[in-house]
Amino acid sequence: MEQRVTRAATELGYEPHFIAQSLRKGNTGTLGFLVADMSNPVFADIVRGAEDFARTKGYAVMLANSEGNEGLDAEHLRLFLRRRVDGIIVSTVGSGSEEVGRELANPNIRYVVIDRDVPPDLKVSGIMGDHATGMREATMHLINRGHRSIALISGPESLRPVRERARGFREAFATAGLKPRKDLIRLGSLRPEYGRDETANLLSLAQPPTAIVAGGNRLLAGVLEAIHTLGLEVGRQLALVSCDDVDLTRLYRPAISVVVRDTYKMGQLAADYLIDQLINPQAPIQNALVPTRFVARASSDFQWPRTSRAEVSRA
Amino acid sequence: MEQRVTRAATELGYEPHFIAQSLRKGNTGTLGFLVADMSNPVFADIVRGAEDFARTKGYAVMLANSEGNEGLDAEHLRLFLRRRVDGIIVSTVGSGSEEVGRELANPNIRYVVIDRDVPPDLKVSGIMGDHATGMREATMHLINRGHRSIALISGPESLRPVRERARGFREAFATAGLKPRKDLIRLGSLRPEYGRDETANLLSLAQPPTAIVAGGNRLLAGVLEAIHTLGLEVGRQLALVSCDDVDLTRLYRPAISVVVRDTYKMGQLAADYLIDQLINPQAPIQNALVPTRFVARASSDFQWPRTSRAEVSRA
DNA sequence: TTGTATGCGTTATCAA
DNA sequence: TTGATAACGCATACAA
Repeated sequence: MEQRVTRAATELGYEPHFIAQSLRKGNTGTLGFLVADMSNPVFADIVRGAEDFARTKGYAVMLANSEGNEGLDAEHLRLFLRRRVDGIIVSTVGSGSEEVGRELANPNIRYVVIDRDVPPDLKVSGIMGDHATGMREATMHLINRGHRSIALISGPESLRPVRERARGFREAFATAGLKPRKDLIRLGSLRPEYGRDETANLLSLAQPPTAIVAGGNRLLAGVLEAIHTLGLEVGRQLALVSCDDVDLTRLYRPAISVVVRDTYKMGQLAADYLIDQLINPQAPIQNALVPTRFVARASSDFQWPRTSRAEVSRA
Repeated sequence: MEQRVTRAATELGYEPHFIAQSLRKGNTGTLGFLVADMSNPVFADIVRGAEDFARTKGYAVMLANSEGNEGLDAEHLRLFLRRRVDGIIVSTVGSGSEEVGRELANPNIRYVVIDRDVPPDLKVSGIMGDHATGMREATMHLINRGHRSIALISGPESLRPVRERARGFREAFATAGLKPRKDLIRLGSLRPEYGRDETANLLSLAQPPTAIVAGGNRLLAGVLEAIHTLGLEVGRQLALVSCDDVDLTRLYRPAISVVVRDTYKMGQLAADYLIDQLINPQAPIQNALVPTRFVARASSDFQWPRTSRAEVSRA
């Protein structure tokens, strides 16, 4: 007798009303993704991974892009709450304002945080990049190639990825029994303009660096801009390393060495952990440390100082 | 007396239940964005524009990424319908399958289509790029610089942007009283691999092109890859023009000439038109033609054939 | 102005 | 197994 109902339903093309279901069941099958900066291909990739995974589990993803404007983060979180998303993936612009921090303590909703510090008492899962390892490899590589004056340009140390990168950088020097030149470490901002200005500044020092590490993929654009303006050639007068592999790093000539990580997978993991929590609320929170790896390319893979002029010919 | 209620509401921190409102009002305040390929920075920008605008109007944006897989388009549309989004911004992978075409005729929901053909009888707004104009300028520029053997690599002509680009390309030749070499026009796919293979093929012709136009920003990666493999130098042995300005085109050396358009604005317009229709259902549909413009850079901005060797020095 | 009842489409509960 | 009923939270229509 229930068969008759089911058959009639399919024949009439009945589809349950998703909103009515949501109201009754108390969940919306929707995740919010608070993204710091969509125009950054790295974030676009993370979003892609999260959306792909969420969709396979029947969840949809709503987006709110803070466009690098830290003040918008908290506002967007509230917006998601109003819309009753089941959980939120958080990739804040800054290190997380007080307001955002308070919200993460909200027990009514589950959060997964990407590459940001979370007070350990909060029941919040995290997807963290192991930036230190890749950066240590990169710095080792530069030291092994003969560099001693290596510059590091990155964002404020309050940001976890920056702090980890700086740690890897310093550890590599320590391992080699060397000390990095403190005047070459510039930790101020991840914006391209900062990369440009600090590069110009560094290269006009009396003792300029022989290698530059851009600790952030957006910074690279500024670093390259400054190098071009000064008429220098990467891979010849200067070694260069960046973070995260994008078209630019692969196709620039000389190709640019990078510390890579699987960003798509980070997005997948974020959605995975979040949905786990939603399906089973008393499941323990999870923390992933996503590996990074250094990929040497022509922008840095040569001995310093350049020995013969012949070797330089193809620049 | 209503003041007492309002005051109590604010004091108790009352917030209306969005889902209950949706059920009652019959709309969700949500737009679906069917995006062909999120890893393409151009689409990421369009999404960003749409989301930004939608948010200012109180709408949220749900994402479904087809990842270049045409079959997923229709499936994702159905998914949006199930979730009762109020309207959908459609940027399909291919020229639009039959299934998608049928769905666009669905009068229960409003659509805005980005850069795809729409049967004129459908009540569907469109945001179209004026690719022909920019491509005409680009081709003129190459002809004026002395090129006669100009290759065009792009996707299938069933795609509106491709067809428009090919039209602009041919019109430039016609205007100059010339004929393009048909064997240099390769309209097959927008994927990087196609760009790579066709570039390799073109450059091994007995009469290779002296300039290549990449009609699609993803193609450029493949084109550059092939050029590098062959050991050629852009801006020296070969002129190069691409479509859509990205980090790579700006920062590659020599900088790469491009046909640009305001992608962020296209996203904004899409959301704008869509929300217009939602607010006022009998408003007429709108069509935007977003201008494109050619930006000459060092990859193509030189006289052909190269006259003196001196001029070449800075490559 | 103020109050009260009904329905949006589900789903869960309880009774038959 | 089957059927009837209430409730999710809001908004609207109508009565007082």
